[in-house]
Order: sequence, then C-alpha cells, then structure tokens
Amino acid sequence: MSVSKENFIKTIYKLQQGVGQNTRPGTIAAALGISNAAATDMARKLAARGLINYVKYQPVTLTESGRLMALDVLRKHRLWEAFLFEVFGLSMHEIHREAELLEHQTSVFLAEKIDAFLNNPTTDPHGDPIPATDGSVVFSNKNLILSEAPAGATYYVSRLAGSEEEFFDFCRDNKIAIGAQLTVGNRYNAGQTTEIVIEDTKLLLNTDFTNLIYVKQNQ
Amino acid sequence: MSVSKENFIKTIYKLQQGVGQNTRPGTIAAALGISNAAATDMARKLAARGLINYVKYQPVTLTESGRLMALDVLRKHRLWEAFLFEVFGLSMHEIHREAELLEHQTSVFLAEKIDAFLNNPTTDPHGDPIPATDGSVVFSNKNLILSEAPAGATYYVSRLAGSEEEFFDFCRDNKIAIGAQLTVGNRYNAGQTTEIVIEDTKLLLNTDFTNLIYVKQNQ
DNA sequence: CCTTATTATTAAGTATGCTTAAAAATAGAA
DNA sequence: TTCTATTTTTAAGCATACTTAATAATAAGG
Repeated sequence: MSVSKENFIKTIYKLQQGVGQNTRPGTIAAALGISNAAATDMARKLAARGLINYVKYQPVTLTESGRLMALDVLRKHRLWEAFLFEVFGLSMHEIHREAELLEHQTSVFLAEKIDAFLNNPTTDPHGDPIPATDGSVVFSNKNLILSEAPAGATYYVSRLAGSEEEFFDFCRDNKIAIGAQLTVGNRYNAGQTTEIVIEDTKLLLNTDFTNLIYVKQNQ
Repeated sequence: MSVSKENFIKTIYKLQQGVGQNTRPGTIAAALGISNAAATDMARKLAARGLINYVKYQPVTLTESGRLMALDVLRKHRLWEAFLFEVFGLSMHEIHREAELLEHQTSVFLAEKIDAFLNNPTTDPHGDPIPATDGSVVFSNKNLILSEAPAGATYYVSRLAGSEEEFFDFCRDNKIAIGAQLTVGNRYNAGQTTEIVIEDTKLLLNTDFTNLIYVKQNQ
C-alpha cells in the first residue's frame, strides 16, 4: 500500500467520524489537497482492491478491510503522537506533523514496541482513541461535542480533534487543554456560535472549533 | 527529494566507503535491486540536479551537495538505530531494518530531538560513525579492517559494517559483537581467508565478512 | 591485437499519482 | 419544474521510477 492510498483511506475514515462532514470525492479531495479528478481516480482504484465501496456520483464508504486499514494507520499515527509527546515533549502540533510522516513507515513490529513502551495507552495526547491491533476502537461514551453540550454546565476538556497548527495555537493561547475546566454559556447565531467561560475569561467560538473540542462531566 | 533518490545517493556514498567496491551503475543497481538501465537513468537525473558527477561509461561520484545529502540520510539512519537499540532493545538487524524506512521520513527537527535524547552519540550500535548536522564525520583512525589486520595480534571488535540479516546472525552465533576480543591467525587462499580465534574457538572467515568487520587494539 | 564477454546505454513500455480542460450528472434556487 | 450552479467524471497529458529488449561501448582473455 502506498502513502497516497493510506492517506485516502484514512481521510475517508476521519470524515465519516467528523461532525457535519461527508465522504464525497470533492470533500476527500479538499481534505487531501488534490484535485477532484484525482480523488475520483483513486476511488476507482481502491474500489477495485476491495477497500472502499464506490458508486459513481455517490459518497464513498469503507469496506471492512478498508476500515481495518484506516485503523492500522491511525493506530500507528496515535502511538507515535503519544510516544513523541512522552519521550521528547513535543507540542500538540509537532506530534501531529511528525506522526503524519512516520505512520506510513512503521511496521506492526515497531508499533507493538511503542505500544508496550507506553504501557498500552488508550488515547493519544489529543484525547483521540488509539485503535487496538484487531481494529477495535473504544470511544468514550462520556465525551460530548462542545457544539452540542448543554449550556449552563461545567465540563472538562477531554479531546482536541483538530490537526491544524492554527487550531492548536488558539487552544494554547486560550488555555484550552486536555483536563481544563470550562463552562458553556449562551448560544447565538442559530447555535453556530457558542459562548464559553474558561479561567474567568469569556470566549466566543464558532462550529469550526466547537466541532473539534470534546468535553465530559468528570475529570 | 524522493526515497529512490535518497537511497541512490546513500548507496553511492556507502560503496565509496566500502572496501573493494566501485560506484559503477551496475554495482549501484545490484546494491539497490534495480536494473542497470534504471541506475543509468537515475544517474542522469541526479547529475542534472548537481548531486553527482556522471560521465557515460564511467563510475559516478558524489558532488559536495550530494555528499551532504548522503550524510543527512545516514545521520538519520544511525540516530534511529541508536535510539531503537537503546529504547526498545531491538537487535542489530532489527534496528537496521526499521531505520531503513524511518530515515526518509525524519525531519531535521526530529533528528535533533533524538540526538539530544541520546546525548549526542558519535557512533551507532554497529560502530558506524554518526555524521554531524554540518556533514562532518569522525572516523576512528584506530579502526583496522579485519581483512588487513596484522596476524598474531589480539584486537577488540569495533565495528560491524554489514546490513544483511545473515551477517548479523553469523556474528551473533559466533560471539562476534562490539567489544568482543579476538586474535587474528593465519591467512590462506592469497589472503582471501582469515583465521580468527574468538572465545577459544577457531573460525575461518572470507573477505565477504572480514571486509565488514573492523577491530582495534584497545577496547 | 582481436575476439568475446560483460557492462552501459538507449528505446519503448508500464503503473502510480497527479494535473488541467471539457463533458456529464446532480443539486439547489427561483 | 426548470434553469443554473456545483460537483463529478472522463479524457488527455505529465513526471517518477521502474521494466525488458536491443544496441553500443568497454574490459578481459587468448
């Protein structure tokens, strides 16, 4: 499997998980920074290999073996993130950037070594679940997405699901970190804008960010 | 720079260092497991980029920038080897196999982190020197190649310059490890075969292996 | 020195993963 | 529902990194 194919499959998986996103060729193309034509082309190739279900003009979906492949790459990505964070103390953005490259050149053998070294972690430093070798993923059912978390309550940040440096910079500058306490205030603009209070500071966030931040009731 | 180009440049560098080897297209092709035609093709492309000197029907040589690129890849390779050996306790063959993949996806940023974590090592677990960021390499002038080491004397193994699993298996099975003591005995077959004594066991090695083993007088 | 064997090069062809441009299908708005 | 805008697909083309087959040059042996 090539890097391009692994990233294509991984992108489909992540779009399927994401809120308010679809897996149409154009969406995948935009996420990967390639042309729509290239995405259509790749969709046909991966369908021929039995990794995705592809019907012309329809959103693509992963087959079971495609899903397993996505999870294999994601497992390696998140193990590297946890490792680079733990051992070298890299930032949230740095671990993502480096893991994005290393994930494709990591043998199952090495992934197991990293996993054992870290004592089989269940989440990476972003709070993303680390899939097991058999493809099982445990999503915390306590996690609420900030864009839909009931107002008035106080929560702890449990997951920062972004990947862009801009997002992590914003989080850092505004004390939004895993474990940080925040209160959800009013919603404006038909729920597109959420008011939060964090360390006595009021912030207005739109869905670009509230769809990437997860919270839970207890720390 | 692509993986293919990095490996081509790296192979030229290693062939230049090796004993009884040349850097003709066919030799490079054999080392990389590609056809002679592909090697000629790549030679032309890299010459166009100013990384190698290529004249038809002549052995190729690295330019200064080609040499720096080879050393950059080699630095990352050997830092990974040292790291995987130290942190995960992988074998001599395993560290090589994994580093062979990781070396091409390692940023200078990450290489520096690994280097600092290991306290700026000067050699990897095989005894190979780790090039510095500026491209300087310190070869121990005390190292003697076993195929040319004067007979009758006792030495310590200082470097195992192979990469094949077969070579490392042989070394392990015969107690040839970095720091091990050995005595050079008679030479036969016009110097092609060297008798050594290691832990009271006599061994006959040919140049396939004695060109890959380095020794020195003091531990 | 000449013949032969080896090696290197060129030429033609293939798969991958992209691109842009044009055509076809779908989705959205009036 | 119809028109238009958007999206998807197809088509043609390109660069990379290989292949095999044929040709050319070099190296080696007698």
